[in-house]
Amino acid sequence: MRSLGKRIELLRAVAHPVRVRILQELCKGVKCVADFEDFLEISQPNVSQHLSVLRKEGVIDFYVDGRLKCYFLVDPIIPDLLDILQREYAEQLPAPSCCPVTKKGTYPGRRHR
Amino acid sequence: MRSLGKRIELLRAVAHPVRVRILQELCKGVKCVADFEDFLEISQPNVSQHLSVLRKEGVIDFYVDGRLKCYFLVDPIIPDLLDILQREYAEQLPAPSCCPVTKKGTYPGRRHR
DNA sequence: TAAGAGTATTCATATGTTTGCATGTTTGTC
DNA sequence: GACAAACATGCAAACATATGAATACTCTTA
Repeated sequence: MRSLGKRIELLRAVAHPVRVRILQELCKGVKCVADFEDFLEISQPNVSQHLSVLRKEGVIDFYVDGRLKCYFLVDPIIPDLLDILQREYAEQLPAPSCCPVTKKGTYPGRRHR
Repeated sequence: MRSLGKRIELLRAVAHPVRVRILQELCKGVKCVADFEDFLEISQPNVSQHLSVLRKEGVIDFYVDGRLKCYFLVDPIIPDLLDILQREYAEQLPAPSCCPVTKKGTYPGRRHR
């Protein structure tokens, strides 16, 4: 499997609004470049550049049919990642227990600030 | 809940090796700044800067005890995210079904390239 | 109140990212 | 073979991020 370092690089590649949109669409099925141009309001070269970023990271790959390139998902982490991005979460985690301990000492659970 | 855009910003904040390490430690419990210095091989100001990035994104918060600041996790998405980063995955997703369709046309399932 | 521990901020610099624009490549059609 | 469609690449400008170094802040203790 990928190392943690590689996974973090993948995270950086995904963490862009346009690329998340691209991946959301690819979760539904195969798409060619012109298909992306329809719903992303950016230029064709820009679409290509974002696809290139995802390709280099091994997130997506493509078939060739004539002059079309048909992109599809390759990395199985992507559906899980997109799922998390859209999942409902509680506002906050429960506060830490009343007397947390670190190397430097023991602390009251109260919020001072 | 957070908007998708905010979630993507959060993703960018998390997608750094040092900050992932910080969050992994915070999953185990409360830590003060000097605790991080011990296992991250970077300077104290640099630790503070990374903590600052996570704070501004609402990922973490802190208690104050005297001159110590005791950091803890706030955003419930973090444990799930870290879990995914370390989960085992198959090498690749199954190839797309034999005749995918896009707006521009229908394609053979064969790989040309 | 002076000193020191623990942490944050500011600044300068180096490096990386994003985008638009122009151009290049490949494939299919006439 | 000329031309057009579909897509990629190269380059430069604008902008963002990462890091080290210096400094400032805040709280505690003597």
